[in-house]
Amino acid sequence: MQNMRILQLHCDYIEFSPVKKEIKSAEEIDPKPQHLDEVVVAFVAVEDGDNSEVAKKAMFEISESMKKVGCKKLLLYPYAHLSSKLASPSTALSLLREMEAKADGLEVHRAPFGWTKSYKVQVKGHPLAENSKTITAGEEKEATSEALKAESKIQSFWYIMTTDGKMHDVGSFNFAKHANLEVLAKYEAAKKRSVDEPPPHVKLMKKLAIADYEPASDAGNMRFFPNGRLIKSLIERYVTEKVVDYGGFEVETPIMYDSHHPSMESYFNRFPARQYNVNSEGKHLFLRFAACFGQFLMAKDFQMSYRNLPLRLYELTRYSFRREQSGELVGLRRLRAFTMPDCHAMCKDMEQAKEEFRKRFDLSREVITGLGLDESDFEMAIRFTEEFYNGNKPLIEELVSKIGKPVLVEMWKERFFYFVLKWEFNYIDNLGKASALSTDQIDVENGKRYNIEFIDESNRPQNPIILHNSPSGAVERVIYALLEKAAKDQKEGRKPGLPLWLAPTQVRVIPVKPEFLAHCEKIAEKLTESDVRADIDDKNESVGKSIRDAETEWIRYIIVIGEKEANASKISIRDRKTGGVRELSVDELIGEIKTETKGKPFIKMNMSRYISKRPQIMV
RNA sequence: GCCUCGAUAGCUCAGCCCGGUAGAGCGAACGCCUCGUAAGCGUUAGGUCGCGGGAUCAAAUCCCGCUCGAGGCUCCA
Repeated sequence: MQNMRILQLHCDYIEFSPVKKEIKSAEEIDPKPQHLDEVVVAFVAVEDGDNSEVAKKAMFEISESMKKVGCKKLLLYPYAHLSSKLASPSTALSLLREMEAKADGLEVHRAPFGWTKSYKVQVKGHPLAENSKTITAGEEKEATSEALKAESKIQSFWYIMTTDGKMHDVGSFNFAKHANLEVLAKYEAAKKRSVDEPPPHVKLMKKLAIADYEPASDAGNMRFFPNGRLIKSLIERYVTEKVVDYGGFEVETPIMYDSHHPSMESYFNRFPARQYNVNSEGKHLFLRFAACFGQFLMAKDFQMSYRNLPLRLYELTRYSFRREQSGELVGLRRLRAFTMPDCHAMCKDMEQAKEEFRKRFDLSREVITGLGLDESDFEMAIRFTEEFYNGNKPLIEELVSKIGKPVLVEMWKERFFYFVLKWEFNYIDNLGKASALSTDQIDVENGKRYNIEFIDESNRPQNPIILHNSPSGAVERVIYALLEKAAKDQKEGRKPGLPLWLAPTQVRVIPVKPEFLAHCEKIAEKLTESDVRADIDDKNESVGKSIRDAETEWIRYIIVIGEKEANASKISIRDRKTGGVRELSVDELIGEIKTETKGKPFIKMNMSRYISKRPQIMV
């Protein structure tokens, strides 16, 4: 293993003067003192075995971090003391010279090699001023560095597209009526992402006994309590029903794959990912981060004609895994194990792909609003290559016009990723963080990579164009968005809540005294028979306390049963939405609930009907 | 990977600066009250103060190391 070591300091100034030659092969220079202001100093130790690849990568990393601190002046300072297994002086000097030559766009200085030098620095006091790097070559990192090099070539141009199809410069666009879009634009284009408090949904997910961290697992692998499991099941079922209505065929594929399978190898070389690795019986397996792998490998083995296309394969992956960096994992926003509905459509040509793309755009909008998020809750971003845009303006303009508000545009000069067009809906949370929910892509590369073939009209084998759509985004992230939305309501003085069809308890029945429990039981049973989730507070606390408990659990309907109700057909129903009490019959209440949850799946209550029987999960 | 913060009862936290008997609220168990739309009352149980070391007569408290967690940065095909 070879590791070039670099200590990088952003300095107000540095002064150094060569004192005497330390080694015979020291550079011949004029040993006069030098002074540089506003400079990044990189102390570099070249280790035995470092090569040009390492030098190139080191220079790339240095210039990336210099961009961040906004400094263009660099001093490369040979500094042996960072390593105990130094390269030979001749190698070290030649690599340093290579680094000097590779520093495009930077003003580079280099302290002389092989001299004892005295120096004086004043280091700046900001968080990114000091930083150390170890640059590693070696096989596994090779792929990463290839991809990184390629990625550094991508040039993005950011615009705002208005509903009339006009492109506006991000910098001069008037965001006055589009505050969230401005947040997204800053987030994406300017990479401004600093906040200083935890997002509010973290407390809510615990308080409502939905989910919590599991310390015994890896970070980002959550436990879901009965309430959370119920909510997830409902969302999963809803999304699946919608995709099946659209024409998707549900399949199931393995969660782990051989990294050395040729298709995987080629994919990883281009798109290095952070994945979990599992070694078993000499096989190097990785856990899937999307359903692509399984579905592509499956489609490859289908015998297909153009008459079978578009072919829509759908899987609800529980789970997909991505080994996100630990610091990035927060609550339900980003996880390492997540549930992802993933629907691919194999299309015979670009015309068919575009037609299909439109359908899925409508499907995604329907799903996301059906889940309880309004179009005002998210902002759309659309990304494409310049070439695709020039050839397909009407399609892009149609999507933007459908969404009815301005959209963030990222345009690439040339295609780097496997797709030519991609859009996503981004939820903007209370701290101004953007997270992608629904997304769709037009993939022009993986059909070939995975040898997926169909026979066209002229009896020739072709690779399909593949669309990658998640109509809702990760299910956990949908819950995150719903909770953040509720937190926002709370912050702005409205009562927070979940959509009625997702509420773990839809109706709570409270007896005034224990002697009315039997009557409560009758009502709860009737509600249950009509597919309404109802439970009974049999704890024999004061009515006030029981109502308070129900309110803090965000239960929409509260029925109090006393003397009056026991002898009448109408019952007192407290509706959390209004805070008022109404007199309704049980049938009328059922009717109201059915109307509000129309078109949504139903699952029976996932806890004991009697709350005295329930373990206390979260206080 | 980097930075910061944290770890005390089932949960949320106080105590730590300035060393000297382990605290509160919520929750739980038990009992009383039998109650009409956001907290009725009482009693009891419950703690290797994350782990290891150091200095001290004495450590939850001071010092060092470690582990785990959280938040942020970076990154996020």
